[in-house]
Amino acid sequence: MKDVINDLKISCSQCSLGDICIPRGLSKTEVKTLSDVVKQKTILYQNEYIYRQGDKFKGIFAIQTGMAKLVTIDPNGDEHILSILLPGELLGFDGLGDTHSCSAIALNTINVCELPRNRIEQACHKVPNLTYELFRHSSDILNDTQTHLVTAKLSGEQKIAKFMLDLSNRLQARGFSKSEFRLPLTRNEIGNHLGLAIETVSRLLKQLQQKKLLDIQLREVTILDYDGLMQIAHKDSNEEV
Amino acid sequence: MKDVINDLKISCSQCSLGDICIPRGLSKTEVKTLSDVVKQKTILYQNEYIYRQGDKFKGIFAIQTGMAKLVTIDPNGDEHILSILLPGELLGFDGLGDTHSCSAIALNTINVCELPRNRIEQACHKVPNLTYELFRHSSDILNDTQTHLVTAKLSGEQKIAKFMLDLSNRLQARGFSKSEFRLPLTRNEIGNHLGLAIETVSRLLKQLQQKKLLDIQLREVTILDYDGLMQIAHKDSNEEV
DNA sequence: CGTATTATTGACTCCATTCAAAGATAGTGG
DNA sequence: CCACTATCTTTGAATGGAGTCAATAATACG
Repeated sequence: MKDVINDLKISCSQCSLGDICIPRGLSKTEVKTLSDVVKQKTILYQNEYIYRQGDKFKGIFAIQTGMAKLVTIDPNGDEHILSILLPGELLGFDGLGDTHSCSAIALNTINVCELPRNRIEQACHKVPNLTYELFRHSSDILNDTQTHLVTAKLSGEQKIAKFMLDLSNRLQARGFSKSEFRLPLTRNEIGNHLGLAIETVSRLLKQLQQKKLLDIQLREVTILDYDGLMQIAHKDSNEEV
Repeated sequence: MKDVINDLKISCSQCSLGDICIPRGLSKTEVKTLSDVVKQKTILYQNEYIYRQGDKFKGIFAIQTGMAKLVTIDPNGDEHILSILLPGELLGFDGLGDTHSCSAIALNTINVCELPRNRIEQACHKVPNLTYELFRHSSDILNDTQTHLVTAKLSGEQKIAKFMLDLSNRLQARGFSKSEFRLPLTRNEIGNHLGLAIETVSRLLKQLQQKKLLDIQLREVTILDYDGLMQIAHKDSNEEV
């Protein structure tokens, strides 16, 4: 039975996330070489850790199915959700310094692929372009984090609108519906991620719903008006309507 | 004359920032090899650009003397100061994806060293550890950005206190006084960086001054009470005094 | 010396938080 | 299958921190 499961595992070559995930930018031959080094598909259930803050660098991971969150605990002991990870997205770069500066936690049942620490050098040697691609991914993550930093200055309504549009876009890029999806987070987690109180999140969602920009029943989101949401997300506070 | 100036340029081997800058983690031999590849000391004056948002990736730079800021312009056309760079700090990783996602601008007269794009591969080949060290630097920068994200949720007073302590610590690590330094930013820039209105910055600085935690005359800062500042920076808003 | 930039201060407003309570949902065991 | 509980969400009212507007003051610069 175990063999059957192993056989069912999808190698990088067969994976549909090729143009997003680690294989991005690599030739077919290179991806095949990569497949032998990448540890395929570890299954993890909700609230299980991919790695923990303080762990020695474990390696670079990729979400294959499901979603995860990156969480850091500050010196006060407060948790902060730094990012949400969708299929094809890489994580682990926070640990390259030596130890992981945040924890990666499954938001639902997920499959993760792993490029373990002790095989990275070997992999980069066998696939020279991989080094460059890893730098690119690392740079992309840095840029996303900087974008989040800019978002942190916006009004609550803008934060929520941007968050929803961002999720929608990223889901679409992965072949999911861009207009209907299930939020992987509680109101509390959304608030934590965006720097808002849970009550504010609830009120703002209601407000967007009343404006007919989106519909949300518990965690089921339907985007109704992209232009409307983008207008809110990008409206300059100094600019009159 | 030009030769004299060239001779005065400090190679990585001689530079005092060795344990902070690119040479960090490399052996003496490796640093020597590196010196031949790194372009030494370009001088730039206040408000001059090291690279611009939108530029094709130019390379990895290091501040040798002076300070710089990383600035991005959002879709609304608003500027955001993402970080302040001190001597020995690296920049340019935001461009590894392909084009630079932000601009790097001199805050005063600076000297920058450059590892140009087209020499990085060669350098990493000659000095294999360099690849790993660049990943580490990239990871450090990511972690700093994530820390800034956490800071963005704090109160104004906490932001200012953290900002001052952070500057103080980083200056000390580079051999400068940790208690007295000249702010490289206007109140406006501080506010922009921390997500506060200029008036709020002014008021909060006055407040910290009245509490005798620091003294500030225009741009000249004297830290008076580290413990006091740390207490403010780390005080949990849910925790009673 | 005069102008432009930068910084301070006060008064007022408003967005988001906090506190408090009730309502809805999902999961558990009898 | 229903009752029970824990968790999550919504809603209201009151408060407060930071923003905005407006004016003055201080500093730097040519």
